[in-house]
Amino acid sequence: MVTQPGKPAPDTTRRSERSRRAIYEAALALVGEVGYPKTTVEGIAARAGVGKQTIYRWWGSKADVLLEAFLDLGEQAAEAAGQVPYAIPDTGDLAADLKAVLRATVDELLDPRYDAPSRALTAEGLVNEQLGREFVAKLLEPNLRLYADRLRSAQDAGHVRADVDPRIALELFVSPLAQRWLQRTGPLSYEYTDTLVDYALNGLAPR
Amino acid sequence: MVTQPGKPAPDTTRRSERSRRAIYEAALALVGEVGYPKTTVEGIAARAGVGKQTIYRWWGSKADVLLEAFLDLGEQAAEAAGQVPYAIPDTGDLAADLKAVLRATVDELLDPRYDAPSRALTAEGLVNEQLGREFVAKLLEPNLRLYADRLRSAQDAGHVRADVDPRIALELFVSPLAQRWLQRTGPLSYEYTDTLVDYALNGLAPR
Amino acid sequence: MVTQPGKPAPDTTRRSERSRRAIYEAALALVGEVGYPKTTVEGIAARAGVGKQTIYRWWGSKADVLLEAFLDLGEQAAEAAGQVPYAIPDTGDLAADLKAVLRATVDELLDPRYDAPSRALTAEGLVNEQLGREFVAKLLEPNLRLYADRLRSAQDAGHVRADVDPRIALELFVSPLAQRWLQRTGPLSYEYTDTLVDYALNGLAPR
Amino acid sequence: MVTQPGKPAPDTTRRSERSRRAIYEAALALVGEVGYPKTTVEGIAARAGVGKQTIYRWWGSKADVLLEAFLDLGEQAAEAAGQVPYAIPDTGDLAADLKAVLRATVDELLDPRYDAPSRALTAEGLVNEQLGREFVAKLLEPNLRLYADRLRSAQDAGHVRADVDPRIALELFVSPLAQRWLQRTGPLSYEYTDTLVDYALNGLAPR
DNA sequence: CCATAAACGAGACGGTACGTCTTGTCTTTCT
DNA sequence: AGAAAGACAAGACGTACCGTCTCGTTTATGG
Repeated sequence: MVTQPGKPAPDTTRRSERSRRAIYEAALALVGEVGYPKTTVEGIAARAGVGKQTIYRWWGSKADVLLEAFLDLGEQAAEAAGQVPYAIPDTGDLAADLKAVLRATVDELLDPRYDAPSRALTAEGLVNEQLGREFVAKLLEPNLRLYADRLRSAQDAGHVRADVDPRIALELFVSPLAQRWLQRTGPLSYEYTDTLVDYALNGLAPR
Repeated sequence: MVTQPGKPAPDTTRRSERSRRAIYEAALALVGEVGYPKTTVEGIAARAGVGKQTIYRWWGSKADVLLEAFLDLGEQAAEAAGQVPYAIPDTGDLAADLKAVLRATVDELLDPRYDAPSRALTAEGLVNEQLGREFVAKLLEPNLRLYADRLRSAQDAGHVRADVDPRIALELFVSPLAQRWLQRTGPLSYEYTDTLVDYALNGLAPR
Repeated sequence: MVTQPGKPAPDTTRRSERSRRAIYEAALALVGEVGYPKTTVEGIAARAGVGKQTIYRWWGSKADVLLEAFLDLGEQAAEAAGQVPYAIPDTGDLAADLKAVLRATVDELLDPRYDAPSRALTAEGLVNEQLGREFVAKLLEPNLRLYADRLRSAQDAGHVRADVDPRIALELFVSPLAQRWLQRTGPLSYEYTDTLVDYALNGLAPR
Repeated sequence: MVTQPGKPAPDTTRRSERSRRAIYEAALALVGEVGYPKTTVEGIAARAGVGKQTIYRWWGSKADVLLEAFLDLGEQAAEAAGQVPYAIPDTGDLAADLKAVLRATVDELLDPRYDAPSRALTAEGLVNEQLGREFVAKLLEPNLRLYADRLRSAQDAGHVRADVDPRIALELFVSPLAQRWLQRTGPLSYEYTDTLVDYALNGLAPR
């Protein structure tokens, strides 16, 4: 985050926590109710009982607001579950561990509470490079790292070929799921993600 | 496309071909020059030397215009290359064939002429279900079918396990490339796509 | 009125008469009801059932709108009274004629229908030179000319000294009335205006 | 001035003299530089190096501030000239005395240091009755009283008809000058004010 | 001589209005 | 009847100020 030259940089210590929370809730609620394109800064301000300037003072656009709101939602959910330092379980059975995590991901993607905002943020990020990079860095990347870590651990145990790049390998099951979800190219199911893991680990060619 | 009840349905036979072409070109040019969000119906009309009503008469939104413009662009490119009934080459070497096609895809994705509009349409489609389905059906689906066909042919030749579902299998290399491109999660290169094909065909687990 | 360079100059022939009338009425009503400072462009638009842009397309500010609305009001009143080419009556008795006109003026100044907008326009004109000059040229000046004409006619009849400048002379009774009205420095009454005429014609010094 | 019930009434003895002076200067400077409408409370506070609340604590509006600032300016000028208990000179020649005073008034009205703020206050007073009355009572009225006094003295000396009301008589030359200045209906000059005095004293009718 | 309470600077806040921009509809005129 | 042109009602944009409300920080007695 870089300080802009023209703006006098508001005083963070005097910021209204109450307003911030209200804005987060309003933004998430509106995106869920009327969709991202019909969600307006004006609407968020009105619903949060806040002046528009309070939004523009702290964020640059409705996309920025939604990104922070969604990050906050994730943090709160994680805190509630007491799993802040998170990692993919390592039972020694790579396939089982991955299937379990992907099944949980399917559940999340089907939850409208997460679907609407993250779909909106992904869409915005495709077209707005700055926001896209922030979205990837703050939301996507930390998640992908978990998969890479698990794969490296599997390599150490000899369950994955040593010459495989974990950062590419993880895409074999993560990206298909993401694309199906985002572009609705097929149904999301446990069976589907299980299959992805099997194909990815064992390959398509006959053994 | 379904005829709306309230609208008197304009007479297609009297439609101005010249206007349609000008609108396509203006839409693609603007998306490339100023980006999708700053591309407006008004801007397209002005640039095409066309009345706004002419756009609203034939399309429902700027996304619709862009979708048709982009489809038209693809058709024109295909016609120019004389490859209208297209299929993935089948040399008998599945890995080589897939790598070649994916390399060509990388070239296309890096071409700003294609990048800007298809990125914009994808983004719009994530959030606008109706357009998303149309985008998938008219642009994505036909392409994916080519991969499925090639995989089925490989199955017949015994190069791919018979129990593999080609519709899922193709996602192992297509989706990662799509996600890297759309979300900028990593660089696009021939080396990368070659690796994807190798991983997908041979699997991650040691043989 | 000079055409601005940056603005594309809207097409007057396609202008909506209905909107113009509605805007005039809304502007005059609001100034009368809530006062000039609380009259807003947005309020005028809402009351007139008109988009804000329709106001900004044809006028530069709320003062411009009110000036035209008030001019229109005057024209309509004049037309209704069938006195379009107006002049101060000339019965041969200068004092009587002036007193009659000033009494009518008093009535008008006490009519809230005229008081609110003309007071507002005068105030705006004091501080905004461009509007002030327009206000004077279109509203004040034509009226003052009538007094000058009547005084010149009186000079011809020998009822006013020949060396008197009518343009200055008329100020002796017009300006005091205007100032009393605008600045509330004293009550407006027929007696007062009669006195003004007497003093002005006969002078303060003993004869 | 009546104490408002809801407000805790700040302690005048602890008031910052330095801030008050800075506010006066900032207000007058801004009105002169950018005009009254573009002068804002925020701008005054910023220029004076003062918190906004310090202004709202002691004044009710920017008009109030400007009124006091202008009164203070007048007092300071008067003190500097050592003429605090002021009166119009009485040389025995009424016409000469009035002409001298009006010539001095012309000089003042043409001084931008006075023109901008008093024009602004007059304008505000036209539309804001409360401020208008204060403006008249504190600035205009004391001045008019001086003319009335001089006229009464002239009546005693037999230079003005005994049946003339001085409060009305003075308007014959004061109001025209005020109106020419405020509404720019004609040029201000010594010749003009001399003429006004002559006309007012001797009348327009032939003797 | 310090305690304390008010005024102070700073500026965030909930609001309102600004003047601009774009949307999608409607109307006029030309072809 | 379609098309170019563009006015229109609607409403969101991002900015500027309003007047109120905290925040520490002077500052100025008065106990």
